[in-house]
Amino acid sequence: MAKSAVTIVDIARELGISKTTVSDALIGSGRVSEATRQKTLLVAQRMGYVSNRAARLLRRSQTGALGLYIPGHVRNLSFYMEFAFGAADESALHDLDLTLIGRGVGSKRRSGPPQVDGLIAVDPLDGDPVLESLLGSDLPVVTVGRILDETQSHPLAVIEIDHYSMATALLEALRAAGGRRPVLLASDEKFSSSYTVDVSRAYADWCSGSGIEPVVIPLSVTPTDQELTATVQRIAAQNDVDALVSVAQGLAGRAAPVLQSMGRRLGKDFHLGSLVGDPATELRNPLIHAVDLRPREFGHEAVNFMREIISGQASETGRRNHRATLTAG
Amino acid sequence: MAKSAVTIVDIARELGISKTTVSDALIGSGRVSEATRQKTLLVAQRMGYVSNRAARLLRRSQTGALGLYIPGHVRNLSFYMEFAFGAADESALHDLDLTLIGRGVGSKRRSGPPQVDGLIAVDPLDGDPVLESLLGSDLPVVTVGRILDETQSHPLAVIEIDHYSMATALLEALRAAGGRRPVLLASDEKFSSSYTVDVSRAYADWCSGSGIEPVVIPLSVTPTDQELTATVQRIAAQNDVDALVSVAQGLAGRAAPVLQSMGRRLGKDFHLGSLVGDPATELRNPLIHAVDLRPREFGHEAVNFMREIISGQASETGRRNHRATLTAG
DNA sequence: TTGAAAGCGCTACCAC
DNA sequence: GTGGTAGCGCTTTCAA
Repeated sequence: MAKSAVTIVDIARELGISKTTVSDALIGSGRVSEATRQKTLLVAQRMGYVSNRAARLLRRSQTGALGLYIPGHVRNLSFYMEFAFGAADESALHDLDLTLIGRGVGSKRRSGPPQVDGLIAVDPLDGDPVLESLLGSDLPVVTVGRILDETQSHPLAVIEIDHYSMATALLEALRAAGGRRPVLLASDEKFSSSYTVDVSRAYADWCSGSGIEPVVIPLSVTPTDQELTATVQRIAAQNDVDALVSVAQGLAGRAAPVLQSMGRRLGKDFHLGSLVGDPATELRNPLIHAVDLRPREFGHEAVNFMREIISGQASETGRRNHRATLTAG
Repeated sequence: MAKSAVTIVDIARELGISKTTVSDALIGSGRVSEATRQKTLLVAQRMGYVSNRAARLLRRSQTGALGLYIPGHVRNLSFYMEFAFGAADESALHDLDLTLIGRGVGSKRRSGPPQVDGLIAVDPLDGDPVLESLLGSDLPVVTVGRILDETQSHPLAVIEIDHYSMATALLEALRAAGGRRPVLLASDEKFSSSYTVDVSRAYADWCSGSGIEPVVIPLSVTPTDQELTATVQRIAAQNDVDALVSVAQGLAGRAAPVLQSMGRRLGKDFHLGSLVGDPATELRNPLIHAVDLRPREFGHEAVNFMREIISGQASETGRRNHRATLTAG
């Protein structure tokens, strides 16, 4: 608890100057002479001075924290975890705290919106009560992916990946490898975000552009092995199907052994694509074409976008893109 | 940006009383009459009052936030994600923020330890620089799992699962199902926590108590499919082996199709156990015996333990257990 | 049972 | 180029 008891007043006394000057020297406002500035910094360091965050924030009326909201249903997908810690790291780098917002926020006991300077909401889903309660505050918000609800009135900034292009590129890569008849393993209706909309559209457009009949198979984002196996077997049983593209993270990787046990040779007569490459099972598997969303960097960028919004450098309703990559496959 | 501009002064003016009284009423110090207290609470709520965290901190040297640290190498295991959000929910319930601590904390730019009232460190690993820097502050710390380093001098509270008993129970369950010769799929040395130590010991003891030769195969916690497949095939090729117990989350689930492709019939002539049941692939698979760590509830309990420590109800060096369960298998 | 006032450490706004 | 002073919103004495 013992905060470093040394304050700017102590430094001022030590140097025989005023605390105002010390403050200016420390901040680097350029008001003080370089000589006193250096002297002050030296003494500050020697005395082990650490700026009291609470006091600074109280003065500046900021909280020094960003809020991160991740919807519940998808939390065991590592993308979100990676994103979260990317965001935490970048926040820490800029002396911001990153506050995890659980579903408790919408509840009764909570005394109001979380104490943050801005909110980052990942994969915002229409009708999510926590999200709505968050949007009710007048904090700046960056959503990672778009909110689909047109009637949404809160000003929002959006950072997203061009999933349409990535999905198209993935389908092209699969075709180049020999996969001419890909089936889309889509998410079920419970998880309908701008991401799923974009990749579905990309798939539909690509199919129609290629004169191919689209086949979309819905599946839970976190299916049991039984569900997944049954679905994959059903798909692969169709003789003309020679490729499978998964919308949800990790399902291509889990489908691989199922297909192999059916005698399919991956990379030869059957091709797998993952639109959200799982780090361990898909991105590092040369037999799977996967999109690397670079979630950690994504987290960095979301935080920096928010920082720019807070500081007024970026618009509260700005749009920004994050670049994903395609593994060699 | 517009913080809820309403302060205790506003409330005081509204009610025609002093801000001291408002403060006392809100805090519930028992100094004011119940009548004014109720009135004050009502008005505060109506005006949308939210206590300013910075001001409170400046005055009381408390932050109203807890810090959560999760080491980097294991973050794509859903256990940690579930734990984190369990902690976030429980924190929110008690009007605390939960701050994610990234590796940025140990870095130079950061102006000191994170602004929290206490730290929860999950699976603390010896020699982790971030952890060390965290322990350097004199905040109360709850570790989830023990720190193995004996020389650690910082007073620590520990909450953990009795992994020894759970592992033993799992081995017994496998034996009851017919698995008499289990191999332990252990983590490699990079991930050596009290958890891995405990389950290794349980395995060794169980084997020696059963007159069975222990076989421990090290593997990365997040192996590629190739690594996992090769390892599992090598293990299963030994004719006397009829069971596999995985130390890392999800590996039993991923091993299942490998074994099936080798002709093993799960639950009949081969048995799988997971010491950290993965929600989607293992806990819901009746062919796999799995330990459910109940990570969400674990997060709740860690937070509540910390709350008790902060409030002085629990010792700073206390020990506490969290109950895990075994799936039917 | 309530109020007045001090002051946490800092930065912004004045003066000099 | 530097210093004095006010005050951010809150809790905590000390008085009434």
